[in-house]
Amino acid sequence: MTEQLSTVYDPRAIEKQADEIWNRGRYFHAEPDAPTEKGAYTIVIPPPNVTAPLHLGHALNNTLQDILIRYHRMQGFNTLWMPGTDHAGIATQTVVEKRLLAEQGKRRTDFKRDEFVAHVQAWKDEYEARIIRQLKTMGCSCDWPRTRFTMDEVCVRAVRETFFRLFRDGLIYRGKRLVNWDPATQTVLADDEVEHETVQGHFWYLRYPLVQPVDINGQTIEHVTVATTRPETMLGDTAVAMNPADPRAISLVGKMVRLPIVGRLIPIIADEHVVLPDPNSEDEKARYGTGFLKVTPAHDPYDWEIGQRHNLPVINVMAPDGSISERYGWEDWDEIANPDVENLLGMDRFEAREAIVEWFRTERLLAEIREYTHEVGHSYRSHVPIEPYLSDQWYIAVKKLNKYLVDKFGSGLIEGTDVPVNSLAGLALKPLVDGRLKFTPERYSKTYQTWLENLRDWPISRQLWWGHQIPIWSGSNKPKGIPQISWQEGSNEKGETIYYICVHPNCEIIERRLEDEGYKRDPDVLDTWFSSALWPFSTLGWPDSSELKAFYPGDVLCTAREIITLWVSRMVMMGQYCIGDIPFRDVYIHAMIQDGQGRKMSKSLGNGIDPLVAIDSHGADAMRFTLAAMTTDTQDVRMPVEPMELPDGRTVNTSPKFDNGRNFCNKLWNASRFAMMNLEGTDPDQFDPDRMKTVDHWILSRLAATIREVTDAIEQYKFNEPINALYRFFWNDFCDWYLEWAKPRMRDEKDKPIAQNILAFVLDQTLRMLHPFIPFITEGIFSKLNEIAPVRTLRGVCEPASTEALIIAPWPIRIEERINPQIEKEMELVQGVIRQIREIRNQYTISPKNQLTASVTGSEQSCTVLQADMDLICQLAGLDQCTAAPGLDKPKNAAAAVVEDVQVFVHDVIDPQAERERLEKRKQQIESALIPVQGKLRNENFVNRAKPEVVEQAREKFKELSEQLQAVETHLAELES
RNA sequence: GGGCGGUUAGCUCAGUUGGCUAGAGCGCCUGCCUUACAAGCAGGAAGUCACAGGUUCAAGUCCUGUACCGCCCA
Repeated sequence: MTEQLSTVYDPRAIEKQADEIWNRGRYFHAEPDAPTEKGAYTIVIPPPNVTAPLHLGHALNNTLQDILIRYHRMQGFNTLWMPGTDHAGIATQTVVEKRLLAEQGKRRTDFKRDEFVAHVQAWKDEYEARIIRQLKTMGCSCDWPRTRFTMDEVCVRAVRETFFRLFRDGLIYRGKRLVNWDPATQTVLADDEVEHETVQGHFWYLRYPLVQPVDINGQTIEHVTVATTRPETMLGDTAVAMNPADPRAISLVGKMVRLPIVGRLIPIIADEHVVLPDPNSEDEKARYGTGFLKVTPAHDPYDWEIGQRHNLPVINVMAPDGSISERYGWEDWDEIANPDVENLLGMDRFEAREAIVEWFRTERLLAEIREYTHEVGHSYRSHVPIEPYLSDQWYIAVKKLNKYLVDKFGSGLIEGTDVPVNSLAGLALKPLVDGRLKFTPERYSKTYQTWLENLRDWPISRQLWWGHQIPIWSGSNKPKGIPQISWQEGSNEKGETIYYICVHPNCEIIERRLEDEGYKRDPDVLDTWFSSALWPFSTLGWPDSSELKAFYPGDVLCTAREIITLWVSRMVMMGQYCIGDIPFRDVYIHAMIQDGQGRKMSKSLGNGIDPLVAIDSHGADAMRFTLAAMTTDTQDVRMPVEPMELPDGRTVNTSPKFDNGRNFCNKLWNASRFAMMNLEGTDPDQFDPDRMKTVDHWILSRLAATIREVTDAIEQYKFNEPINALYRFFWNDFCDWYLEWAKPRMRDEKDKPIAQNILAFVLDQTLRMLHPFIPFITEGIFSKLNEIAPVRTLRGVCEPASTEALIIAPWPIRIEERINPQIEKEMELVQGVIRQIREIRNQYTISPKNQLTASVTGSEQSCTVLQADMDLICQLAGLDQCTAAPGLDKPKNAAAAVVEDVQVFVHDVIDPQAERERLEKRKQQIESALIPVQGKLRNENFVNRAKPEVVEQAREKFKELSEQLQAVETHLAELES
């Protein structure tokens, strides 16, 4: 059967084979009551958006999760990886709207709401299927039958339950506020959905005429000049403010100005928010400012606050689409309507800006225009500038004290902050302060903490059709005798009393009754993050599932840093609020993948890599190997992107970095193939620990050290370290040396059983450690190994349990007692001698087929070691004969080399010229190594103050280098003579 | 404006609490189709650790400052 194995690793075949093994055994599935000594290990997937297929960042994210999951499964935990997807309200609605416009020329409003939602649902079905297929192809060992979607019936129940509780507890309220309004998608955005971008803009200096001129220091003032970056908002100005410390304030505060174009009379008020003008200031606001600030409470958050302080009218002059309109709260419209303003109605805000600036210019009221570079908030979805917009929204009160939380969480402020323990923000912050919640890398805990400390109330309504419709019904009648509801009193835009009623989940009859009585359901939907916040327990069936007991709290959340505030904090908040415990104890933040030039991968740049393409070009294991090997605790990793032609003719983006992974898999494949060619008939009963050779002790020592290193590293969320350790062990120790030395042993009937059993055991243990990183190929090899050498134990050394599949094989146990520094040091000397002989062979271009003769001399101890392992040296250095003994002379015509404390002579190969060059080079190396050591030892302070072992080390080094130098110089001198 | 990263070989990156001649992979050079592997084997060359100070017997590593690149927040 071994002959059937191809000489080159074929990912396709082996991926299929491993998949079959895993599906047959249902190994990904977790039962809540499964017997286990170690308990449960749970990860919930960060649900990918159904907006688009997964990209390479997802591949990294999910590879790391799968490594953790497979490792813990092998460690014997009852392991659950919960899969699913997120409906991604605004993003998905936007892409579907675009598609409908492109394909059918129709807008959202051309459909009925349920028709439109059906279109989004179809999109979701398509992309959810694609995403799940991508994850499966990558090898993610999720419990697939549990797959959830943030809008499926199970998640809906959790959303309704949570909303009801928050509403009942008074933590949800309706408020009129300035919100971050996206005029393109016409929805409100949370603060963290706003991206700040640097924009080249202007300051326009507008003159507002005083109703009556004012005399200041003998000068007659007829205008005040305000500076603004958004002239169009002047239509809604209701005051001009100046700093009370401004010397002109005494004469001007209390006077009125007539607002140009509009004609509205507005007061000059004093407010400390206004920055005093100072042309030499570092502060741009002072440098650019005139000392007069136009105040537009409906269109600027700072102006809103000034308006609140001075009871100014709030005049909204825009429609939700960002055009100028008199119909959305322009309260004095009837009084001031005039043709100049009417011309502006219906204009887009940027069009209106130009028209207004032009009006000021014509009227000679435009004092100046200056260039100004500043940060402007943009929608993270539509990328248009955010408009601060006055609107009624539902909010979650994040810093409000909650009496229901006192019993469980206590009260008072969290030390060093102004965040109450029994507020939602406090629920999220306290576990971090207490050390129950940990970030890796640790620095990200600061991001989390700062955000929570400065958190403002969370606006949760979104003016969308795709999402969880807000479960609130409103009407003007006070609800009477209706069960299963909670209600609040409020008022509408006209100031009439309105009752807001939230209905308990699973009470459709009551919902219908309310509608029959004339109550209207809120058309808006909830912010996507509301349902995502519940993900760690909504997926387990909360509020009424017994599975929570088994799998909540989970263990780790694995995600990217951009989402710490948006999502992580809210999951902790809601987990604490709904269940009373944090959803995970560790948060692992991994790097963001960029292209070779350090740019984000994106569709528009065309520099993205589709994981399925990487799998087509290099194989799933190769992709995973490379991704894990790149994962250190830095915040970005670069992945050069290059087009490549696949066998099927497609030219696609992939990365040459995946070659590393593929090459390793190929090496693993071939080494295993070779091993298995020699493992037929392996009999564990014939293993005798007393007949192990030096190389056996050595490889077991290296294996034991690798088990320790890999296990410790994974426990600390390190991914490149275990990969590197395994790479070094497998390639540089096992393949380069152990396998080579094993070849002749396989022809020795007595020695063969020892070598076979060690070979089988080491391969078995290595496959187990590699499995979390490269699951397909290791599973495939493991199943072949099971056929050829079903029992791979070393009686009296280590006897791991056999299993039908690698995915459930026990993780290698630590065999610390096999770690043998003495043997490792001896083998380093042996390898050093071999390398030196090979170098000489290379230098003299002696064919590998030519057998050479050599001799070695040096310390008694080293010669004993080398003489004992002389067959190893002869085999891999291509010698027919070699002796090691102290006091040997260098034969005539021999090339010489130094290794540690021995000299190696390769007989009858001398070429004086080449030999001189080689020895000169060596001499220089030794001398340059000697300089720092000599410098240290000559320094009294070093000898006196450094740790004794460090000084001792330096002395030994000095001795060895001096002796080497002397030897080399002697050989050089002999060449001259 | 506040905060957090980064700058080490041609490229992508490691480098633990300061302590052997600063490492790996890719690329490069030389020689090999050696019956596991040319996606391989053997060997080699290649670094002013961004810059300037400081602490220390000793700094890629700790401190201060500067420059450039990037991210987050306001």
